[in-house]
Amino acid sequence: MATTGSISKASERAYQAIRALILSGSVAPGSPLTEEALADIVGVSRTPVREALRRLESELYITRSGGTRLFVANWSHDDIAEMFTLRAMLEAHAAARAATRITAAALAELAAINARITKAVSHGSDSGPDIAAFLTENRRFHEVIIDQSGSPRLAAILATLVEQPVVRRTAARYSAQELARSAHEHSQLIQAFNARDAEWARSIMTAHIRRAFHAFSTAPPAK
Amino acid sequence: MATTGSISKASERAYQAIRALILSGSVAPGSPLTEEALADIVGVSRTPVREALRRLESELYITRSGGTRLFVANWSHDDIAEMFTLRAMLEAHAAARAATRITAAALAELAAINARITKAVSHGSDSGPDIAAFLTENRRFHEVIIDQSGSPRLAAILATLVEQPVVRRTAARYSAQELARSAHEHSQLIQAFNARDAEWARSIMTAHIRRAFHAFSTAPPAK
DNA sequence: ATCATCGCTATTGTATACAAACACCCCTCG
DNA sequence: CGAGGGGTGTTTGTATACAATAGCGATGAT
Repeated sequence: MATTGSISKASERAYQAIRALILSGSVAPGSPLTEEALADIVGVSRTPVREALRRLESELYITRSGGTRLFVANWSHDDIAEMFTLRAMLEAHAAARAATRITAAALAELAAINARITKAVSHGSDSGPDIAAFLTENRRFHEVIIDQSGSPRLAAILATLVEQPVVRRTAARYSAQELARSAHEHSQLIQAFNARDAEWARSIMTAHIRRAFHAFSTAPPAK
Repeated sequence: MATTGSISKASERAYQAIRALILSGSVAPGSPLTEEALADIVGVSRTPVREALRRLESELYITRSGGTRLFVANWSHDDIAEMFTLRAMLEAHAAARAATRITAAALAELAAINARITKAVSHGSDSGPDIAAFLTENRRFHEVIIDQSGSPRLAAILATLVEQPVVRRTAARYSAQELARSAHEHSQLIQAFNARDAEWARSIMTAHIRRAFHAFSTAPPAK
């Protein structure tokens, strides 16, 4: 899982660290950020911090006031709703593209992943669904589809739209039935891919993500 | 008082300059880029060049090979087709959102802009349509709509998708009739906004951009 | 008392120096 | 003759020093 290519690099560490600070709520929305303070926290110099900040700014995690001062962005419920809407639109498009391009190997991988998801969410003898496993495999499932869509641009846009903390909060709110339904929707996607039916795949993916949005909306605030 | 904008900033100049080099074809797709050479060309140090390159990389103008070396990305016709498809989807969404949010002032501005567009493309006594004016006003027209959609995230994504060189090439290929049809489509959009009809606006915008794509596709290669 | 103006300070923007990593090439050895 | 290994030079990554600038407060005038 080479999700983070260069984790040893200071600029990448800075990006991850600052992003984590914001998403965890450790720094309140609206509070000012200074490059030097962040550099101290992360333990690197201002140079990699600046690169991380530019990236976070382009992803709307932080905003500039007056052209210079940096502040933690304040994501409203409407902002998150818009992210879900865009994600639904774009990831459904990715699914439609993937339907006509997917390789046999990728199809097999999707099936294998979803088998693991099904296993993770079916309460066996133990204490209940394995949310951690669900999140890992679910993420991989969606990654494979985006990859198979063959559009690096789409992948780049979606990367800024799919926030794992949001996904986690959504999954944590899912009931066992809802988790199972997620797995079922995945299997329907696989059927659509098998049939090479782009519009079928698009519809399933749209529904899949919009349902996630509504589960998220009923979840309590993060903090 | 009057902010000079970020144009005077070295990092912004570097971004514009390098982007222009790539879009104009001055540096061939696939050719390697070194930070120092670019710094010399732009006339700034490597630091702002690096910031510009990070941004250009996130916008897929350049790619990294082996994690470090930089190359000019090679946009195929398929890549551009995909950009048009995504742009159509997202800008149509922007139009739909704008339909229910647009202010009276913005509506009036759209009407004024489109009046100027109509004037620019109607061949009066002079030598023909004023393409430069068309491009300026057309750009502004679309900017107002994206702005009125009230989604900074959508605006940020679209900014990376709407390439003025591509638009210019498209417009240069338009016949006088097609330019007039563009203005007519704009006026239909204004009608949809007046009616606060989101789906009408979405449809018009989709058609507007897809037609532009097909005009672009029949245009000769850039160089 | 309120407002404008001036100057200081905190913070960002840029350049440069240095360190590390990678690629390439040559040389040696099997 | 081919393959592997190290050396070398180029390129990127990071830190630090310095310059510029925006914000903020003090100070004084009206």
